[in-house]
Amino acid sequence: MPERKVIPLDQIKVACKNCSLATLCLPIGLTPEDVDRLDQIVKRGRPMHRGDQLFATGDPLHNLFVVKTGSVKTYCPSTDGGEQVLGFHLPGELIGLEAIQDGFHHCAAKVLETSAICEIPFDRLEELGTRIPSLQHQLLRLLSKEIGHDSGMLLLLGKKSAEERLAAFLLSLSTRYRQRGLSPTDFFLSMSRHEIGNYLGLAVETVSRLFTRFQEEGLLEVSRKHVQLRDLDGLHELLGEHEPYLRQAGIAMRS
Amino acid sequence: MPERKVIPLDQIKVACKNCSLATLCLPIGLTPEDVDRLDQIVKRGRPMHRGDQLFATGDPLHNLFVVKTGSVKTYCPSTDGGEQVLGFHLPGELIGLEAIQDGFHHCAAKVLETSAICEIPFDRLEELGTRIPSLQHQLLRLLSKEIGHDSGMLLLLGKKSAEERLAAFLLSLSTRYRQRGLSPTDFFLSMSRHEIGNYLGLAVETVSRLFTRFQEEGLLEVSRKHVQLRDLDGLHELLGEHEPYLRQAGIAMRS
DNA sequence: CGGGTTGATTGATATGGATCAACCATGGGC
DNA sequence: GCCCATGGTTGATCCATATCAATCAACCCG
Repeated sequence: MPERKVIPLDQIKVACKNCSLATLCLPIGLTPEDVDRLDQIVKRGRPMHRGDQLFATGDPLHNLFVVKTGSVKTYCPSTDGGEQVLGFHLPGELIGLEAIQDGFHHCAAKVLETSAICEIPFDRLEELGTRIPSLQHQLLRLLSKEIGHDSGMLLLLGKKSAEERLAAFLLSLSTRYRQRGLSPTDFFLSMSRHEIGNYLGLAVETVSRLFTRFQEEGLLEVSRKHVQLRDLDGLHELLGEHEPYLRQAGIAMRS
Repeated sequence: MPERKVIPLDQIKVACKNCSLATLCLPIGLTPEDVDRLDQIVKRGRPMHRGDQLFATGDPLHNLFVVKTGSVKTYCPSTDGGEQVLGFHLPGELIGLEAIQDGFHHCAAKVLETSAICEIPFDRLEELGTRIPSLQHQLLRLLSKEIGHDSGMLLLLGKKSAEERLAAFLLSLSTRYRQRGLSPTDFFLSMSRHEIGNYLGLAVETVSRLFTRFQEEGLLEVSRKHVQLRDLDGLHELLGEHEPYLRQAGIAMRS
């Protein structure tokens, strides 16, 4: 059983050019000089704790955020006090893109566990983009990826059963952990059952029952937040055997 | 009862600078000179008919598409022959943005009725964007808007009842028709009940029953494809009284 | 015009997952 | 180390919506 990660302080302030996330984040495809220029506008590694808010609905867009360590959820609060969880974000993922359309955030973002977050002033990023075409291109790609991901979620919520949704969710986490050099089969969930259910359009109780059922079927072992996937192929088969779109959209393999 | 629109031929080939959609489409915020430059790369007004495909899943990204007249649906085909409808696109809306992430289309697009479609070679658009910052900005905004719209759909599919979904759908059409100078209360649906149900994650029969129920309640009158909304406020109330996110995300008011 | 195909409506029944209700485990605070 | 708060699990019941089945209306084509 892996220890829960303790964030080494000396990794928090690392520059983009030395950051292990460079291949997942904005710097992809940039020359070292361009990464240096990006580095100068990035505000790095503010450490935050469970429940801290990155931004709220209606806030003006100042910064985009990148998870450096830890995890973040985005959600849209509803008038009745409820909310819809829109996504869970792992290291290297860019948050706040929905605000570009009109300069205001349309959802909120909260830190799920102790996390380090980079902030990028959007106006400076955009201005830098006009001078570095490959940065602009990368930004467009990241927005587009988000659209593809959302489309996969629409398919999931529109057409898939509870069991398919949970399987897709777990496989998505698995793939994203693998990409980050972490175990794709053994990890801790930083979000509650309630948040998982909310994200997947299911009741908490359904999520809980599915976890126990998956365990009985030998697909995984679960103990509170600790999950060990025992049969990745079996989980994949639950998704209607190679649903091509979910793969491409990155639900099962957020690429 | 309005006549079904017949497309006047002389409007098909109109340049961006004279196009009635300029305020909804890419040219927003561009100087007249920049619109001229954009004009030079746009391939205009290819007329297409119901069922014609703009692109299929897996096609390489060559062009982005803009609906000039008519309407288009995007959807992702599923292995089992089924599909998930991702969106219905009215004049001025840009299609194909999900393909920017890796240069391949992850969904397919089909024309719903006789339509005129503009095509924009993406590589030339992007290259033009590096020289016209306001064009680049507008492109980012359009991508971001798509993300916001998708988030609204996730809320709709994740949390809302069948009746709320259909009301939101109708109000979204209403608002978008209004923005285009058409009647927000009297229009033809270019998509079938089956496609509406698919889009909203509902069975055809449920959609049909809801239409009749809404009619009985005096919210609208419907006869096949022809819809007349009689009580916009009543429909809005169905959406849990001013759900702020749905409004901002543009489900009920795609802005 | 008439037969056949497709899409829409309506009714009867089935069911997946929500909801309601206990109960249990964990962990944090005093 | 105990107590309470919170989150998770499990069971019983209910309901919204799917599914199955039949009929109906429109439209196309010969």
